[in-house]
Amino acid sequence: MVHYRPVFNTMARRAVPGRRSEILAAARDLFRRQGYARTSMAQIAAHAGVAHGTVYLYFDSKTDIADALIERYTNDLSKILVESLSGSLGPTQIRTCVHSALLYSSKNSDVVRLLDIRANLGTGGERPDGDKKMQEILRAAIAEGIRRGRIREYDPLAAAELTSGLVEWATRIYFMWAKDDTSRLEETAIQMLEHALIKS
Amino acid sequence: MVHYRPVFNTMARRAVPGRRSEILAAARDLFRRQGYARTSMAQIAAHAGVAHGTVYLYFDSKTDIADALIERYTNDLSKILVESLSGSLGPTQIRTCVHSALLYSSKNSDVVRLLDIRANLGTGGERPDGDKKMQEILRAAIAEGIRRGRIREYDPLAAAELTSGLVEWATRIYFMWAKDDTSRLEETAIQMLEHALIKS
Amino acid sequence: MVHYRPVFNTMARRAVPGRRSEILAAARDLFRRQGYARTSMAQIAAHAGVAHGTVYLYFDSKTDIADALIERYTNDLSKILVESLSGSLGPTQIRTCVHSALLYSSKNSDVVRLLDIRANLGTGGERPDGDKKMQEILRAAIAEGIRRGRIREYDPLAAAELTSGLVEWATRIYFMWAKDDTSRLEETAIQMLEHALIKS
Amino acid sequence: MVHYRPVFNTMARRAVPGRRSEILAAARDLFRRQGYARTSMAQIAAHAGVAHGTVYLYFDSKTDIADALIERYTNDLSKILVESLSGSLGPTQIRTCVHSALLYSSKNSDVVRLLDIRANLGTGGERPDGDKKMQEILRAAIAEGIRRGRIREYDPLAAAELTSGLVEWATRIYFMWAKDDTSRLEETAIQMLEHALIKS
DNA sequence: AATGAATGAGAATTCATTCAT
DNA sequence: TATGAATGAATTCTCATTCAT
Repeated sequence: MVHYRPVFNTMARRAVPGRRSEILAAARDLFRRQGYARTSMAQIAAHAGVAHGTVYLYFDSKTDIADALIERYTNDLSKILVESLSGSLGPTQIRTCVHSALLYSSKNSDVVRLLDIRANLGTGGERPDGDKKMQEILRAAIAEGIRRGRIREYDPLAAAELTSGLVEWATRIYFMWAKDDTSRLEETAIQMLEHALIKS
Repeated sequence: MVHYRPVFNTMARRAVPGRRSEILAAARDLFRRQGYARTSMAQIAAHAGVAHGTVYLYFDSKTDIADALIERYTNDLSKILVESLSGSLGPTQIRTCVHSALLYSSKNSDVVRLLDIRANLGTGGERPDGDKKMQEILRAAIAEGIRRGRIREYDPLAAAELTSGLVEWATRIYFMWAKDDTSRLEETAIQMLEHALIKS
Repeated sequence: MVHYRPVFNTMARRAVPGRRSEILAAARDLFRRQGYARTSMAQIAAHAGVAHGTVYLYFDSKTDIADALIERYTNDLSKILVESLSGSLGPTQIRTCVHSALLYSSKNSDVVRLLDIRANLGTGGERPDGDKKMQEILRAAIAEGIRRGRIREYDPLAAAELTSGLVEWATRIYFMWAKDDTSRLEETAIQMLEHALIKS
Repeated sequence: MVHYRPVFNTMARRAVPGRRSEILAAARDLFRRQGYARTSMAQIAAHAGVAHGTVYLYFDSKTDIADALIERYTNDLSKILVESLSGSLGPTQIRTCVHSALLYSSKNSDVVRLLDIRANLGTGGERPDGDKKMQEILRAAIAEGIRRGRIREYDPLAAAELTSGLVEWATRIYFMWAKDDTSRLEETAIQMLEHALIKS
């Protein structure tokens, strides 16, 4: 005896729109909890409620998933920076900028980790597009500030790199080592950056 | 009549004194060129010119090798910091400190990478001893500077974390992304730290 | 218009139903010919005509395979005992019982070996479920026989253990040492048990 | 600076008479506690207080150590049987014999295990010499008993095998499964054997 | 689009044994 | 005799990826 099932039943499941996002979310959750290396594609599939093979319909490989997460992270972060840096770069902007970035980064510290893993996995490690964009926004803001005489006269690119580095580093300290309260670190970061950047 | 015989006559196949270091060097070289994950114990053994099993006479596991490299790196760096921070923390010390650290870090960027990988591998990821030592030295120097009224009044621990973070980040930028010359980044880092830390 | 499609169309590479049994049979054959310790998972896979990894889809480990074989053996044997021991325990039952058990055991002497190996491998060595079941059946039959005054008054559990031991031992003698014909040993075992158990 | 040590110091340790026995004892202790497979030559050497290589001066291989233990065990057991079976085979002799054998076996249950391991390791598994000797003694005693009309008319060899099997099995039950008191099992074994063997 | 059984290269690690000293 | 560093074959098990259905 053979069981039949109407085609439209199967069709009804076609093109689950959020399928890709579901897999991404599942992967991210597992990466955060177990680390990238200790998370298997099988686990990701199970966590997303799909079969092994299905994951490969949406992503080419495991590193591809990591890349997608990184890309989204750096894109979001660059958007936040754009919003925070509207107008010129002054104390208020630094404060808003650091706070927003730290807030977002802290919520995405797991993705930050992936950056390093990615660098160790790939052949050379291309800098993610979103990251480049972010650096460019920051560099432009610093360059503009220097021109207006409000920011100290650094090399804009180097200053942009170091500024974003300081913030990313702060994120790490929270989640990899310290269980301390975050406000003290945030406040210190803000003031250090203010003194480092703003012309007094 | 009493005969004497050298002690080493009764000993077996004398241990090659540098054997451990050789394996460590081989591992490090491969980690740098291929990344930690893509380096197998078999490769390490071959590169060191010994058999697979020999590696396990000197190290318990692959992570044990990474740990040994990390430990040596953080210990060396903390020694450099101690030397650079002799006396009080002023512009000269910051300059020397950043320069030395950046110089050493840049020569050991491969080990810096391992730090992150290590953190992602283990269950919880204990902060390496050498790293803790380094933070403590920096924290003490900053606290002392604050007492003497030469350093801005930050939370000493947070400032120490962020300061070392800035330097480590600078190292990363060089070797993971940028191919730029180092002097510009170094100079920017030094000046940013000066302005951030020194009371004007 | 509604189209129907067979359910198995939506299914993937249908599981070969006998795959698990094939692997089990392959493992058993190799265990018998080479011994458990000298049989590798790679050999089992090759002998079953599957890839290494496939074995692990059906069994968690090598000991798991041994356990599966043991479980099946002890279960079958306990079923045989149940059939042979129907009614009360008299000379006929002993004869049938020993004959059946010896026949089955002699056909499965390779699995009998595994029992001992298993006990030496594990941490403590849990007695297999089927074995416990078997002992219980025998114990109950002996206890019942004692109540009816047909069996000598032994401790039922001890007598059950020793009775089954005698039979298992007989199996071993055949296949591990002797190349003799089986009937003489079987007859001796039957008569010894009769005299040992039945009240005269 | 080179340290010298008098030769006679080294010489004094020469030819430690019990060295072979020490290694054997160490091996046996570890086999009992961890099982044969889980005991390494390195452990045996360490437990005996000698170097790895030294073990190989006294034994050709790991299985050679197992063989030596088995040989000694079966030899001792056959000696015990000889003593117990002096004169004819009657109820007293059976009782003494079972008791002695069970006592000795229970003290050497670890070695009993080795027998099975040995069978699974070797190519075919030659029956140990001591075992053959033991069977021969038992067989002769039974044959003599039959001639004198005191023992039931079994095939002497088969009866010998099964008798010794019953005793060995009893040993196993103690140490592998049951933690019960031993006297009940011993008494049951003695009475079962009496009824099985002695002509009433 | 979806499935999930199958794959098989590759990994880390163990350990009996050898042999230069 | 004794040592113990070195060996390297062998083993178990993992998991990203494929593909027939």
